[in-house]
Amino acid sequence: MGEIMKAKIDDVAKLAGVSKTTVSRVMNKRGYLSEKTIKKVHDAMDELNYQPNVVARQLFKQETKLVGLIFPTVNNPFFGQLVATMEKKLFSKGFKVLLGDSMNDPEKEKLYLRELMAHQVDGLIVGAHNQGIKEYQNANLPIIAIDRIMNNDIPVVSSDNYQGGKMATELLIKNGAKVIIHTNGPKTLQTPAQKRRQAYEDTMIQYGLKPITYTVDFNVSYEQKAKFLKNIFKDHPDVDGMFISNDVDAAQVIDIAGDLGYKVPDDLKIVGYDGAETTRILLPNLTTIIQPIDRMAEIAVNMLVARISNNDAGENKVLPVKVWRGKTV
Amino acid sequence: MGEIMKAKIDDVAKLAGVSKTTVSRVMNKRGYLSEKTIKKVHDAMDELNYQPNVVARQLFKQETKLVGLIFPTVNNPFFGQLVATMEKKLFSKGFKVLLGDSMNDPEKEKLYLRELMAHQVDGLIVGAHNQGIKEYQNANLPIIAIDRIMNNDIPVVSSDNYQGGKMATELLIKNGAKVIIHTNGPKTLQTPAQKRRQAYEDTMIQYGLKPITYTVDFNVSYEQKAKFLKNIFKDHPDVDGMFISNDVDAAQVIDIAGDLGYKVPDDLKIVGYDGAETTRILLPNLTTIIQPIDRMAEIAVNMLVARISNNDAGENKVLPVKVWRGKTV
DNA sequence: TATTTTGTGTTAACCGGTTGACATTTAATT
DNA sequence: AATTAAATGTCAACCGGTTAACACAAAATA
Repeated sequence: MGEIMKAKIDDVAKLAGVSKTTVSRVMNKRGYLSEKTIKKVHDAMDELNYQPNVVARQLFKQETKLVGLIFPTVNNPFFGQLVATMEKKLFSKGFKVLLGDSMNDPEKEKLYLRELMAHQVDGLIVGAHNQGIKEYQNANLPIIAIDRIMNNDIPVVSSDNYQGGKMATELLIKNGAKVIIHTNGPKTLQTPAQKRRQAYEDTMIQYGLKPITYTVDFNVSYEQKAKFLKNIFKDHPDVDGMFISNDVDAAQVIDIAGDLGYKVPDDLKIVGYDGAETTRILLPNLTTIIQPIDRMAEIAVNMLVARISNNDAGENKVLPVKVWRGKTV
Repeated sequence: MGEIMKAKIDDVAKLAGVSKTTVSRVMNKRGYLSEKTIKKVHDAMDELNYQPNVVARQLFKQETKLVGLIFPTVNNPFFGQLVATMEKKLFSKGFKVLLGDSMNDPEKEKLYLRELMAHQVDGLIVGAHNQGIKEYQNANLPIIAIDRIMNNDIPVVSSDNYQGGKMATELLIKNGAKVIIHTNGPKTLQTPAQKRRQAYEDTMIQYGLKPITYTVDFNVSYEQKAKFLKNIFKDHPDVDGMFISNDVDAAQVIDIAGDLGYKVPDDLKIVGYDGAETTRILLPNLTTIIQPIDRMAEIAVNMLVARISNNDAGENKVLPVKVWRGKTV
């Protein structure tokens, strides 16, 4: 019933009949070691079920092999896939993940940043949506941003949002839509996703159509969002095309449009954005712009790891997107 | 250009004109302290942008305020929501999350368990699907399982899978389905989800119908799964009801059934399982059994935190489910 | 005035590994 | 036989906080 004390390096040394230093040498593969000694030590470690206390090592080595991920929430197909892929890749490179879901709350994000730094993470990958957190500036820590502009020191990985916005808009126009509405996140968040808005507006004007953009808050309840989206139809009953800036919203729009009697795609054509795996399985009919989520994740991890090991800055990366031809256009 | 050294407790002490001990006392609110001293110390901390090195504290205190979450993957609406909710709750209780996506690979799960223990996590919440990892036994660590039977020492939080299975099956039967097929995960994984299969088979027999259960591997590609699911229709072209053990698979089945010419729900009625938020937004028409994911997450966290602070064992918890009346039945 | 409470300092041990310096023995090479 | 390389040990400092023990002064209370 008594607490089983975890074995320490001294216990291993004693059982193996060697010194603490030798055990450490075996673990870290340093200096001269005979096969015999290595075996003795490993046997002792097995027998004691020894796990070195990583915390002690972290303190001395001044590195934790931890990476913090700060994202709005993994409860979203896009971020879920992004985080899952990064986690997998980081694990294969020997890093563990400290997860921080900021829920788009700037205070929480700031707190996370501080606390993850206090936990001595070796690096950070950030994809939260908030702006103007000055702590990132003096964070003196390798950071990579995904789909988010932070400051000049921090490399950004994103997909080609302008191209994506253009493709979506042209798809609608070429299929005969005339009254095309676009939804996007708050303009104040100067994320690369805002380029979709720019592309939409440019393309509309280029084709002699009038751009109509609505700003949707990311962080509202399902019901509030439904109310907001319904109002779009009230304002523009003649709408025949919509470019919605993320697939989850697009799904909600399809649902609302159906309730209001629109036939998709006959009366109304809809294009979403993101194209996460799960979305494509759950809603294969949704025409959308696919971001290369896995590639973005891999590149962000590679850049971060490079930044951690050497000091090599790394450039911003913009990846191509493609169209998923569903049945909503 | 020179490396800015992070401030340490000694630097704060020097700047505030107090001793290291006093700074520590301020941080930990121990012993007698005057307002004046507290202010001096805080000012110094602010000026130096001081963040205590959590690793040093962890080593001494023998607690890390870290909790490990081992789940198949956050890239799935059910686990994504579960992890997001737990993370939020844990954060509010002062814990950070170390994320481990095991991808249903027993080796990876074992590795994670070992490494998270080496990282000195204060506790673990496990919802991976693999069985027979003996390391959990001698893990001498507070652990809570979600929807997964591990061993008698480890409390399990789950929803009422038997009730859910019964509700789903009866829903199909009462709406006139006769040839009802059920899919479930491998029988060898002795998870509580297996009770859905039991409930399905019991209910079918009770109504004088023949149960037909297919075992679907969780961990195969989209294409492999499609092939497998198509074969079900080949084996039973007269199928008019399906109880699919998770919503993502159900979505795929709907898609395939549509391609094969079945009209849902007229020719074929389908009930899914899980009812995660995202699924319900993306696919509101899917009739499904809703697990109280957020409650499960909260209860698991509460139980874990209780286990960490005192030694209070905690009972298994089974939560009620409910039906989401979509349009696929 | 005597006593207790409050506020702060100094010192050193401790958490559990890692590492450099140096010594010693054994094995391999010249 | 002499020299060099390989294998291991001992010792102590170090990472950056936390804390117990003890000392002492100032403020509050009896």
